Amino acid sequence: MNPKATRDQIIEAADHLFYHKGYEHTSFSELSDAVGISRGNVTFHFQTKDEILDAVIDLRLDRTRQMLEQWEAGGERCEDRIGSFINILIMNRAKIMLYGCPVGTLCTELAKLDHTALPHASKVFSLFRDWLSRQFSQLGFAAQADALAMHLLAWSQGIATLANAFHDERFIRAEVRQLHDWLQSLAADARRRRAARPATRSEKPRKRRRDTAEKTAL
Amino acid sequence: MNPKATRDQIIEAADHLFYHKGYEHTSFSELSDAVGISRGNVTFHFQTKDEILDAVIDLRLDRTRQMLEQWEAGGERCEDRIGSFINILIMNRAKIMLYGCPVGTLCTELAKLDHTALPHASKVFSLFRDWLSRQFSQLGFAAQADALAMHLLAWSQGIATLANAFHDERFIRAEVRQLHDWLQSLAADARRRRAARPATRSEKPRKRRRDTAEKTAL
DNA sequence: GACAGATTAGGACAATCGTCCTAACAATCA
DNA sequence: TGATTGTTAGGACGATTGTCCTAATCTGTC
Repeated sequence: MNPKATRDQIIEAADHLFYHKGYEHTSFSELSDAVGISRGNVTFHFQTKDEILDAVIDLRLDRTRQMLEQWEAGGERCEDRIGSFINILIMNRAKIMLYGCPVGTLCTELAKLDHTALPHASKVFSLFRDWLSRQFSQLGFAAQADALAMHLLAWSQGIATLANAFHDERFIRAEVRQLHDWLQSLAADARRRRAARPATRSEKPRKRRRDTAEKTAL
Repeated sequence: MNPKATRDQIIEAADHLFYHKGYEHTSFSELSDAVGISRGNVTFHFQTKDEILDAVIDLRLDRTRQMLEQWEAGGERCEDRIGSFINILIMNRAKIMLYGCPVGTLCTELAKLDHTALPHASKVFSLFRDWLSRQFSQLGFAAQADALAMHLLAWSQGIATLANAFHDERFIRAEVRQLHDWLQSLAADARRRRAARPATRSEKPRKRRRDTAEKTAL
């Protein structure tokens, strides 16, 4: 068998198993069984379990980057691109109800294990965070872009956690509808702002007082 | 030693360890070490690990009920009572950053283990859900009370998950501020509604069109 | 004080864990 | 062909797991 293929198969199987059963609860035996190779073969490609974890996180980082690039290329308006992010809750709803969010649940587990790979795993969050932040910035909320990105991330995480605990699909759909409404009201506010004062960026903002757009945003 | 005391001490230690290290990653040895008794003594009080888990969940259910009763007695207005719920994010921020939310992380772990105790564990969520639902109902949002309760629960869960992944306290504070703002705007809307049409419950609602209060709410 | 039952300590148990080691196999190049 | 290197299989290992078992100790009652 192609050596590269074996290694990749191990990472692929680990990605699945870590998501479905958790990192610690996944053993070398299960891993080798899933791929259909011997236990010793796994330890040939990866000396320790931590190395597998690192490889899985790298795989997820790559795939996330690719997905974000596709969204970047696909959506015309940035509210549509943000909408793509929201829609993964619908697309992955079946798995979310069974296993939660792959990113969030892994970080949660690693935090409890006091594992050194937690910063590595949370980089997947950071990818979404930075990407979303850029979208909100382009939408016209540069000052609060990061806060909005984190807010949207947190909201999604909460939906995943509760949907997982209650196995409730209707809840996902209801919350996603709210997410889209929230996003649309943000976009509408941005348009209103652009129409009201076109290209006057040197204008001094009112001191310590939020304008309507910011109030809607946060 | 008082037998009841020993049993309670085990449950107490398990409550701590399950929260800090996770259910599966906590062993009988750690448990007995934490209490200062022998391993055999633990298995005398609890034959299996699952029994300890059940006892811990029951403890948490009891404590949650007590806390909710206190909030019920303490807060005059229902927006203040809901505010008490929001404030636990601030009060427990240090532990949340280290270990996440005790309820959410346990449910997440049990879901991955495909453990039969998941419904039992998610009852803690249900306690908050029903209690919050009642508060929102009293506030004047009877029709959307459960959705609002779930929304607030999810929001809090998301905050806990991200705060845990990033170890970010400023994020918690920022989101809690938004939560309070959201709650206050809800309460203000409720007051406005009450003032606008006092005691006209027989009035037909407009068909398929949300009024301002509902729009703010969801 | 003797007895009974509850409680405790600590070892035995098989199973499983992550990791290591060695021998067999496959592929490549001299 | 022979040698070398990379790959695979499978057992050995010490440690740890949850659970079980037994003997000692404590506590309260007659």
